[in-house]
Amino acid sequence: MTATSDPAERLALVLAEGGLQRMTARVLAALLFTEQETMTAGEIAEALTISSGSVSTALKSLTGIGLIERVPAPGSRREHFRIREGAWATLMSNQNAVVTVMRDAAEQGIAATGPDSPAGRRLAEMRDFYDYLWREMPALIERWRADRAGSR
Amino acid sequence: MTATSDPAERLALVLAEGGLQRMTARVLAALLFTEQETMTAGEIAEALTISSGSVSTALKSLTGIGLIERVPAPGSRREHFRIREGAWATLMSNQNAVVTVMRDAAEQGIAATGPDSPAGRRLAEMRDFYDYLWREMPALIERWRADRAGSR
DNA sequence: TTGCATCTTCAGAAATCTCTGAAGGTTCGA
DNA sequence: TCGAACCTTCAGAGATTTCTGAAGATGCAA
Repeated sequence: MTATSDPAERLALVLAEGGLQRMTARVLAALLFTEQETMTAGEIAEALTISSGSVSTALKSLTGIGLIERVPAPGSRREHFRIREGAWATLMSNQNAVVTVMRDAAEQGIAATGPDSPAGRRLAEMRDFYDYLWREMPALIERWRADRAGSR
Repeated sequence: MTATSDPAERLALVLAEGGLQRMTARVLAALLFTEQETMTAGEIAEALTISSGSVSTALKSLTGIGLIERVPAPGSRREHFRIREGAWATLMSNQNAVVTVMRDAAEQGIAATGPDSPAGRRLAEMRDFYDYLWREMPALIERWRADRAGSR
């Protein structure tokens, strides 16, 4: 286990634990910690010493999730990328997809076992909890967005 | 990709995506969907057709996280297990550890880059968001616990 | 204390995932 | 239209993770 002292690499490690591919996490961290406004794929590959293929895959993935965006770069043939405004809220919202899946899984389980069996009761507790989150989480994030927009 | 129609297996898949080991997820799902009040390690191994070693590891892990508990079993030599009350809230709370780490990572990044650089500004947005979650999430879960306790 | 049923640990086999590198595509300027 | 710079895709090597099975530990009954 390489003990990384570089803050960017350390963050990448955490993001990787959280489910991102390792290289994808490193690319995101690089974009977060760079002193430039944007980076090109080539710059990222060089900075991290990884193959252009890996960078390409990572950028595709991050763009898909909505964490970064392609920036039109006048006068250059290269694609420029940067982290999007509100990326972290987006990341959180995506993770909330899990909440939906959990709730639905519980619901289907209840449908399959009936509500009055031991399994049904356990599943109902699960369903109620995720249903609660499903109702409350969007509001929580919305409040963040509103607060931030207001105070800027 | 095996298309599982069994609700338990499908849930296990989701839990696995969420970071649990595959066998650990399957064991949790088995305990959730069983019609018995509790299950022994042997029963789980048989139900899932996996080695006793895997079951043992999974149970150890789930117990450690606080999702299941060992139930004293009078008149039996075997250990009995069941899902704990409030397991889902516990799972959620654990995942919030990530929030702390993210906030701290951002904080350290700012300390390293200074707050007035492009990187510093990006990191500040990140820090503010996770700090917000760090303040709000525990309250959200606490409210759930209170509501549930009240309505029962 | 002995024997039995059960659980735990762990080394290594097997499955899985990840990254690279090279070939091919795309876009832009001239 | 051509060439150069850059990006994307993908097969396969290599690294990593995961599961099993067997040996050993544990706890209970008699």
